[in-house]
Amino acid sequence: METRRTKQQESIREVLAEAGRPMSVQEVFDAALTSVPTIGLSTVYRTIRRLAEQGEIAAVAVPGQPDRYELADVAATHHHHFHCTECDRVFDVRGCVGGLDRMLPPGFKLQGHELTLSGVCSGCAAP
Amino acid sequence: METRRTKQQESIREVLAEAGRPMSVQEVFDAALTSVPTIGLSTVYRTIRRLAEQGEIAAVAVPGQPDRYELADVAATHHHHFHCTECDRVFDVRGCVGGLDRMLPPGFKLQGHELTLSGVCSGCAAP
DNA sequence: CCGCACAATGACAAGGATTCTCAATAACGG
DNA sequence: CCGTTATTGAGAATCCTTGTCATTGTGCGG
Repeated sequence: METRRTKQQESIREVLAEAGRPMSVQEVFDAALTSVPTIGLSTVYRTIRRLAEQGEIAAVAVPGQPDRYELADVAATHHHHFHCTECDRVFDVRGCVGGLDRMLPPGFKLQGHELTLSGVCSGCAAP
Repeated sequence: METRRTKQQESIREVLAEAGRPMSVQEVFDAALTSVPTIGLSTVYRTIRRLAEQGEIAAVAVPGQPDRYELADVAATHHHHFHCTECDRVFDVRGCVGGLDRMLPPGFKLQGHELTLSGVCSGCAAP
């Protein structure tokens, strides 16, 4: 026995899968409550941490705010993020930039990159 | 009277200016202690927050870690960051990428962007 | 289908980071 | 040099996250 399947964990993955955007632990917790009303915040933290360690989900950082998380298969489909400074939500944006290696000083090894655009989302821009 | 100049605040700016890379509050605090041994952690938090609000310094986020800060004039000279996964330090890298607007869905307004490369720095790569 | 071993949960305590509170200090115009 | 009051430093308070532990429930073996 190594890993047991529970409704809580399923719920958390479902939430992340359906959201389609990086969510904070609190957001996941709130959403998970609707399908598993007894779920505890600890469980959400625990599960998200484990998923992150196992590489199933990826963390997205925004200054001054707790990290957000999104499914790794989404993360694997290379993309980046847009942080709306109005509603504070984070969106995924497709596409990528190249030639990043050229920016590095000699001796540095590039393993990955994270690009976060910021501005106002369509919802907030056109009320 | 609106703003008074104190050794504490000077010290904090000095630290940030001399570091040349984004520093955490704790790092700034430790460094400031050498020039102002009586400085309090509260003061560092307060000052950094104020500087950030005034736009004099910019916050840099790294997943799972407290924010780092760097002088805005450095930030203004457009550049990005490199996070070493070995020593956890963050470095500035010059250069930038263009054509970011093309990545946005219609209706989104781009105001800024933050690119964080990750990998191993020259120090950690060649021991 | 039943029962057991133990992974997983949930409630709460504990820890770390950041902000708040407030009396004491010190900058600076008069 | 004085008084006003912005700023400080120490500690309490708060928020976010992780740890603890008795209880629950999954999944295998019988």
